[in-house]
Amino acid sequence: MKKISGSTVTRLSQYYRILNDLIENNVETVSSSEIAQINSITAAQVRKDLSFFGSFGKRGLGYNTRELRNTIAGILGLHKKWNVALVGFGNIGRALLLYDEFRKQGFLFQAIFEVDENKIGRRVHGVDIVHVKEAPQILFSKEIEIVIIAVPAKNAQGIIDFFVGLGIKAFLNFATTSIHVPKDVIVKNENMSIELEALTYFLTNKK
Amino acid sequence: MKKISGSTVTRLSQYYRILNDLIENNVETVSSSEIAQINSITAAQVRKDLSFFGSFGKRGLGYNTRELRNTIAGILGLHKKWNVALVGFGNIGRALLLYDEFRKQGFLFQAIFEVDENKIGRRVHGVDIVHVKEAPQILFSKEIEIVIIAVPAKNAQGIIDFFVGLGIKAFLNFATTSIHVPKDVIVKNENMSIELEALTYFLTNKK
DNA sequence: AATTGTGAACCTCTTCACAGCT
DNA sequence: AGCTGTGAAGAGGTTCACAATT
Repeated sequence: MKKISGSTVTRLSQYYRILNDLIENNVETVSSSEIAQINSITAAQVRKDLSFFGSFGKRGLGYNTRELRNTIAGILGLHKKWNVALVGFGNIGRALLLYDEFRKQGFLFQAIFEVDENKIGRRVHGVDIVHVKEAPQILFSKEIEIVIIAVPAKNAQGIIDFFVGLGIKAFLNFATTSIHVPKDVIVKNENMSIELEALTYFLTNKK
Repeated sequence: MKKISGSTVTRLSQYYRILNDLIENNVETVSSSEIAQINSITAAQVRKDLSFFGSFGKRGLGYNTRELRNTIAGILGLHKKWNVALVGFGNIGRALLLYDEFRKQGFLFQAIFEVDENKIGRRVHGVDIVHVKEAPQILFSKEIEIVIIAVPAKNAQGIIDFFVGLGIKAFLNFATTSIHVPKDVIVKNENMSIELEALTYFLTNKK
């Protein structure tokens, strides 16, 4: 398959959400320019993004919302449930566990890993908090493919190395630090203070 | 000033963190290639990013860590404290209030806005939860310039419109929905499920 | 000898514009 | 007539490569 840019993948997620909204409102057909307008991008961008994967529209008519939604779900891998583990049950970890959007999109928290003995053994929202050293067995038995990192920055690289060693290929990282992984592993950084700093840059330099 | 890309601003934030680490470890000088290596980018990228703002290095020697850190702080506007308001005190809002990184970078939560009468009137970590309708006075008296949106997706556009009407120009938005604002307003989206979907795309389509 | 700062080359992503379908 | 799908053009971002400087 041709190399698809990260921006295209991000936009597919956005189209997917827009299509879900339209379907909920019983809209059956949508044009690239309507999707574009909702997203504040160009219609050509929408069509180009979709064209990497096939031809899903009807000329003169547009796209069937339900068909296109299902097609995008297939591309993004959202037609199945994904088993996820959380590492670190602090402020951020707790919020992520309770975050509705994840559940709604079919992400299932199957384990919470910690090292704090005060937290280990508790069961929160149906998920057991266990020691990180149990990861080898649990990742396997629960078929976990995605690990969310919500530990202090100084521990993040070590934790990720450990899980890479156990065969995990995909991480969502909330620690604000540079992470190095092998080429076949993907880390998506969720970097909240860096985004805030983009705002302070804007406020400081505007006009 | 020449137009600076968002990626450059993001990288400046990363350089800023790296420089802080180096300073903490008493490193006094650093080269573009050392910064680059930590960041997994090229040395030319580091130099080009900095060159948009001036010449801060010494040929043959590199950059003085403390000077460069302070220069970048100035560019990003991190030489001052920023007053921030949080809208929505649910899971995500609570986690953000407690998030250490924000405090460390000089972001001060000055108000929490809610509409839930059960939450209004409480004081959490030194910050009062008040009704959104009090925003006009509080934004002014507390000199708030940045608003963090942690409300349900369906309310996000309305809330943002309200705060734009009150003169706020910068938002960090945790609601997963398309937001439209005037050209002189910036919204940074912190979109956690979209990042997770980039992982499922990767896992689904790799190899 | 080492490393910066930068024009030019290169590459990638976005937009244009229109032929081709429905 | 209307809208898609896409090659080509355009814009923007990254890397190269080397003169300039310490």
